[in-house]
Amino acid sequence: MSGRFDPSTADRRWQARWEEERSFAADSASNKPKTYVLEMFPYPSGRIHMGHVRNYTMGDVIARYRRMQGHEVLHPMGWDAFGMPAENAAMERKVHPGEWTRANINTMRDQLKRLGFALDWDRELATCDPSYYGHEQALFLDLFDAGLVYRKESEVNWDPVDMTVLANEQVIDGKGWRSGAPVERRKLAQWFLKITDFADDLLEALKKLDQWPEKVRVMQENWIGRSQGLQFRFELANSPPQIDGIEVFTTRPDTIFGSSFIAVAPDHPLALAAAETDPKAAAFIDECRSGGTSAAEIETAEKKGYRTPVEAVHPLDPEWRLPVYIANFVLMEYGTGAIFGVPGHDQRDFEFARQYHLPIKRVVAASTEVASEPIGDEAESMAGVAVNSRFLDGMTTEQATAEIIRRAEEAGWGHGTVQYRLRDWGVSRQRYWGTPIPIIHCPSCGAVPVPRDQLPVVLPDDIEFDKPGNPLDRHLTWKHVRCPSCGGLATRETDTLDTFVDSSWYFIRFASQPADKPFDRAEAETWLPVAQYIGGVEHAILHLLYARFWTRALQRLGELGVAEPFKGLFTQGMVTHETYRAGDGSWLSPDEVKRDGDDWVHIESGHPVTSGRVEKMSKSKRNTIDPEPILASYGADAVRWFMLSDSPPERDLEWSEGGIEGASRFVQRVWRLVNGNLEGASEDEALKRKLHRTVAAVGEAVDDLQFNKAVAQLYELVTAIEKAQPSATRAEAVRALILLIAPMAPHLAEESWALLGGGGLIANAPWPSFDPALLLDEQVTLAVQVNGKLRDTVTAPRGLDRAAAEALALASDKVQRQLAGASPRKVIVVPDRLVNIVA
RNA sequence: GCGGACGUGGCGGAACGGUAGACGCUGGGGACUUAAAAUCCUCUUCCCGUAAGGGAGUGCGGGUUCAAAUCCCGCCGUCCGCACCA
Repeated sequence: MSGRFDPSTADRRWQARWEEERSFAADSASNKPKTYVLEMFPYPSGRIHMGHVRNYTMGDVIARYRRMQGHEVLHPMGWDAFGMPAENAAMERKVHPGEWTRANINTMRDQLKRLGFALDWDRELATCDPSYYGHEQALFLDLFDAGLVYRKESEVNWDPVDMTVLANEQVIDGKGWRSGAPVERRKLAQWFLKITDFADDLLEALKKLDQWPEKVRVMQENWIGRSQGLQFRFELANSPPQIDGIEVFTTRPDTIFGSSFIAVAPDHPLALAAAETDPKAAAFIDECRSGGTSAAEIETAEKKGYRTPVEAVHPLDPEWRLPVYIANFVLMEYGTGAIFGVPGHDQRDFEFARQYHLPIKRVVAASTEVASEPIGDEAESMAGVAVNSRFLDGMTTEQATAEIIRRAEEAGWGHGTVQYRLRDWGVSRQRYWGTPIPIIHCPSCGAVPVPRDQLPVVLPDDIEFDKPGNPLDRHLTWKHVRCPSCGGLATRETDTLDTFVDSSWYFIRFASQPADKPFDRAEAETWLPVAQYIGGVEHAILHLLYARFWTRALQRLGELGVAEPFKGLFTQGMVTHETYRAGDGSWLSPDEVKRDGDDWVHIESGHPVTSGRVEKMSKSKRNTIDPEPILASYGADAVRWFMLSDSPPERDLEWSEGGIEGASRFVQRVWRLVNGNLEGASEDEALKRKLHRTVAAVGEAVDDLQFNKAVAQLYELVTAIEKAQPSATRAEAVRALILLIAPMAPHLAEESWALLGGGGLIANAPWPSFDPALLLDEQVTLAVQVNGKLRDTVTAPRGLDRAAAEALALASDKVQRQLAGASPRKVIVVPDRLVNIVA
């Protein structure tokens, strides 16, 4: 066999072989060290895109590399198959969401197989399958029984276009994350999961996730948003009868004597009570609610308040009365929905106090000497020592904080506490295409769990999408059932679970999938935690936090002995492409334009085209490249190689024609080596060292997920082999090269391996080893510097002593010219590296 | 506003405090060919110089060091996340 490597036949041939031999089926009972490599499973939107290709190629390299290192590797794939696009398709094209989804899965599975990923297809799962979501319902009921699920009438974010409730996380700038429509507030009874029960655990454990990107840890930390402080109570004077006090939370109890007003949120019970008798208060509250919540609006929004007739009594001085305002900048959702204002030391309070001419008092200073210094143009929020604060004077911020909390607890008007930004997770969705919540509502028994032997609660297939809203709500025979508890007439919960629930445990089901329960604990624990999880940074908060919560909840229930699901996390960069616009501003796709010198023109019309910035591939900007035709013309290995080349994996990768061409060229170069002269009995010492260095470097790079560096190393090795004369070493180097590229370009590697008579599949071959003694050359190049500037390089035997190195350096003509007869004042020798002569 | 990441040739990017620009892409020159494709060789940070050689250079300004892209201080800029969180 010779000529060009032909991926169009080779790819399929090896893919069929792997499938036949079930090469990548993971054996849970294996004695080998176990490694679980997982990429975030895709939503079956229709076709694979370049982002998937990059993501799954990285995971595949790790999976294949670990296999070659003798690990039993679990590398599964499945489908995050519930969600709104399926319903949208159902409405637009009159197909059943399930039918649409399954067709997409078939297409995408086929595409993934053609990329040659080493996946265990035996464990494939789709979350829309009752054999998956039925177990999810069982787990939901486990959480329910453990008191981690509750139902609450609550104000929700209602998306008027998608006709569904959104989690806070799904509201971006006051708009629905998917529809982009402005979100409305509605009151609905919703199911919640008690993620806040785990807030501290989730926060604390972040510190130990040392194989996670710092960025993601910080994002989760901020999302959980832990604040420690004092919650305390103001008694009121002149208050509405139904309100008998205001609870406030502060992280700065030490500033309690700097307080000059109290402010409550427009939704606060006191504000609502005031509005009942005071039309002006009611009008003010309405005005606050109409205000936008976009970033720009918040930034420019003035601090506004409405002064109620109510007065608050300072807890440390019964004579001291503070005015009570309703204020637009106080949030009902955080803390107690009320604050005490300390204008001197909080910027928002400062702005508010200026607006309404309230006292701005200094109660914290750098030292007691500057206690009378007035506050300038800005609040001073930093710590210092307490001043003008009676018994606190002279204490540090820390001491004063502790002292106030102590007094409050002693006197009973407050207590030290912790507040979180994190809210409980609302999981109810008014959607058809999701996991039915296994609850039956009975007028006499209330919310009753569906008995376990009646699971799964299967979605009915005969539904209609001709009206907006949830079809389950209109499906009478599905909805109306008997109460499992009393046998009376009852109705099913027609809400389905947030799809983030589906993805909160799929990695456990991958590890173990018995038919009669969600997972087998012992089997799951042989694989978990996931050694390396790879996906987009867009899931840094929601998915990863929910999955962490779910795992911890199962641990608390005693169902799984794993606290953290993902030991290593890697967030890969996006695949980007230049954008193109026609004269009328419309976006053009890359295959509608061509280069004309330095400019771009529209192929069809010849009109000039402006090329815009390089951006994430997206349908709206039309700058996508479909992997399929690329795969057809270049083969899987070239595509995979390109995905790993050039850009560091955490950064964006710009798609380029040149890049894929280069990758394809590399595949052919390797093929030519394999088909070239591999005769020879002699040894090639230099090539041997190069080979061992490369084996070491590639392994190290892959261990660190620095695929671009591994690729560069392999290019160097290929060049070195090409230039070497035929020898036994050269033949050995070609054989090792094939092993080294096997995780990245597996089809080429198998084809080459077979040609070289490697025996068996290269997928099962051991990773090459290296001799550490061969990593260093006998001869080294010493840099010779004069005053830190490079002037010459000299070749020297490795391990040359200082005196000899110095002598060698000083013998250099160039050095002598620089010294111009002067004698060096000092000579620095770094063995085997450099000599620096200080003149 | 808070937090994070980053800033190196025409481009993507390499570089335990120790030869800046590995490797790839692009471009120039050449070989092979009737020709092209493919392939191979060679050059490609900038400036001066035919060359030998010299000078400058990792966003900007300082500092530490024999030696700084790398460490420290102060700026500037870009990207990302969160955001009236008490």
